[in-house]
Amino acid sequence: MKKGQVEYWEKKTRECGLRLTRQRKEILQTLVQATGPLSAREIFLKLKPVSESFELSTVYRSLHSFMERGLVRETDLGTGEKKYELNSGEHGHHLVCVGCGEILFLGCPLREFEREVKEKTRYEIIEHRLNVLGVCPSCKGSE
Amino acid sequence: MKKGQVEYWEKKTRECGLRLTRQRKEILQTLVQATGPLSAREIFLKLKPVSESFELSTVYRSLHSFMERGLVRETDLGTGEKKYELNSGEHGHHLVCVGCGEILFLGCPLREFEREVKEKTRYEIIEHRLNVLGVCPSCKGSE
DNA sequence: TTCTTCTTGCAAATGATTTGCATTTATGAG
DNA sequence: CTCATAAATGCAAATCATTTGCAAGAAGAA
Repeated sequence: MKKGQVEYWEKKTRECGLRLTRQRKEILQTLVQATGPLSAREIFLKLKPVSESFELSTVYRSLHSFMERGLVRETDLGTGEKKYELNSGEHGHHLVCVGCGEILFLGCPLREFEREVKEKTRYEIIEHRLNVLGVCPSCKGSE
Repeated sequence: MKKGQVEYWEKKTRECGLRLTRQRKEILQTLVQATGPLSAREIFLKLKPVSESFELSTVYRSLHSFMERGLVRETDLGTGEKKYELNSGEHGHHLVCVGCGEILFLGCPLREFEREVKEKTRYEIIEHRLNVLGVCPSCKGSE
């Protein structure tokens, strides 16, 4: 079973000791289909039409449960809302178009830098957060 | 006149066409003395005792005016509140201790990376934001 | 000093996220 | 399969950072 399939994440959810509710299935489905990180509200808006009484707070709560277990990652791209994505395990960063909001995944260029920082500052490095802002070719064209 | 002196920033403020009010003087003073970026609330709490009727909204408004003119920089260190610092002109990043909140200034290791990203994605790169989280030696000791 | 315009104080609004609580539901034991 | 029970949800209200409207106050040019 692969990471591109909902079943994979549903199984993970169970394995983590989380209950697999209808709402959580739909949230996972939405995240699997997404082409980039989504905000809680974005997920909510996709699911609201599906099931009448669907609450934004449920989305937040589910996402937090997922994050606690490491199934989901949160990133703050400075767009006002935090964004969430399935945790592929692959560490990397995001390139965000300030025009249309398109998000590309970037690798990480900071291994060596982290080592240097650790050495110089004597800090124990926990993590780093990097986002790059730019204008995508199509937004550049239509200015 | 140097960047470590309030007078430098007061002059800048006037040159930008901003009025130099008592409140703005005190905000600049606070930022000059600070050893790292401060949140609006932190600035407010330092100034409240000085002048009775001092408003948090004034701090926010002043900071935004300063930012528009490039005198102040905003960074989101993921601590819940945005942090503000005088814009020294020197580009770099922050290393934040998750224990005590100490903030160290780091240089920037991303010139080359930006060039690569630009080339690969054809995005016009506007800026990047990098924060590193860690535990400082003293917090490490007292765990 | 006077006038105009920018700023402030104050209060209320906003927007994202969180929380309390009663109700519902997933899941494991029997 | 049925039941008990802890976990999750719906709903409403609270919270927290930040923003805004508006009348009153103060900077700075003339």
